[in-house]
Amino acid sequence: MKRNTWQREAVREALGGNDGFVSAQTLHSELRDAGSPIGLATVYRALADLAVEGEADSLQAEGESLYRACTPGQHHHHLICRNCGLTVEIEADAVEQWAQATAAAHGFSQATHVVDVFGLCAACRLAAQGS
Amino acid sequence: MKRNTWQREAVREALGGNDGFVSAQTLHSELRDAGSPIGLATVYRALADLAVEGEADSLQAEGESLYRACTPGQHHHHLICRNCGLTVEIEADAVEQWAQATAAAHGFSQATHVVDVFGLCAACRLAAQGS
DNA sequence: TCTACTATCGATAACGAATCTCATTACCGA
DNA sequence: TCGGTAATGAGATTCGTTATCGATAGTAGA
Ligand SMILES: [Mn+2]
Ligand SMILES: [Mn+2]
Ligand SMILES: [Zn+2]
Ligand SMILES: [Zn+2]
Repeated sequence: MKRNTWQREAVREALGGNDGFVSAQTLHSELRDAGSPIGLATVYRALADLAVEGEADSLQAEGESLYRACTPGQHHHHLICRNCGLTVEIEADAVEQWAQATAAAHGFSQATHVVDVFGLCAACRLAAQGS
Repeated sequence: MKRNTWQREAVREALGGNDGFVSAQTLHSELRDAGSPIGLATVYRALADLAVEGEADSLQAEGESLYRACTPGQHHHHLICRNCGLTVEIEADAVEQWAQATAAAHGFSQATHVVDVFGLCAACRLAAQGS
């Protein structure tokens, strides 16, 4: 049976406290700095579980997995600032349909897709100009 | 200055000999098995160079970088069979424009995107059914 | 409430992809 | 041909992630 532990809840809350995507190691550091004695392996396990349960989204960036608490149940993608990590959830039925149609057109079934948009947010663009 | 070595050419050819995406380690094994004494670090460096020069495309899958010799100069995406690796190059101006427009609509500049479609190719679907 | 079972935890070892080091090699312009 | 130096490669190293396994604690049932 699935047990409820303060560790899982701590990870869930810490994840919700971040606006953008964060790594397991970063989250572990934050929790430790806040006084929690949680272990690193537990953070990795909790994040993997949250992702499976659909409570968190994940993406690969520069060789590491990043996680973010996202709108549950709702399939969506992300617009991410590559400088500060600011993340905007985006929906696009047109892209969803395009992906399915393209797969079907080539005889592929059980299609899934990875769609992420990276850029420099307005604040970071201004900051870069100013310097 | 950029020098031409048999190692770079060997990597380029080995990459072209594969239909789908392959990892640096796999490519290195293939080269070694074929009798080449090429070093692993050299394969990594050659693939990175090919990607920068636009002669190869890369994507992240299960924690490792995969490479594939692709149509040069032409920006495109991929439809990949998650079972056999069969890859189809796909173009979609609609998706390109959607990505740019979405980024701009949220004040993001210098937008880039990651778009990959995974599925089961017709051959693999039939093979799975038959068993 | 008290037990017993066992899911979960966590310190640490292990793993693996990728990069770095640096002595050696060999490409190529002069 | 020759010299400068880009490139190579064996091995060490980095670093994110997973596996190990004894200890801990959540929870169903008595
Ligand atoms: Mn989608
Ligand atoms: Mn594109
Ligand atoms: Zn930003
Ligand atoms: Zn296939």
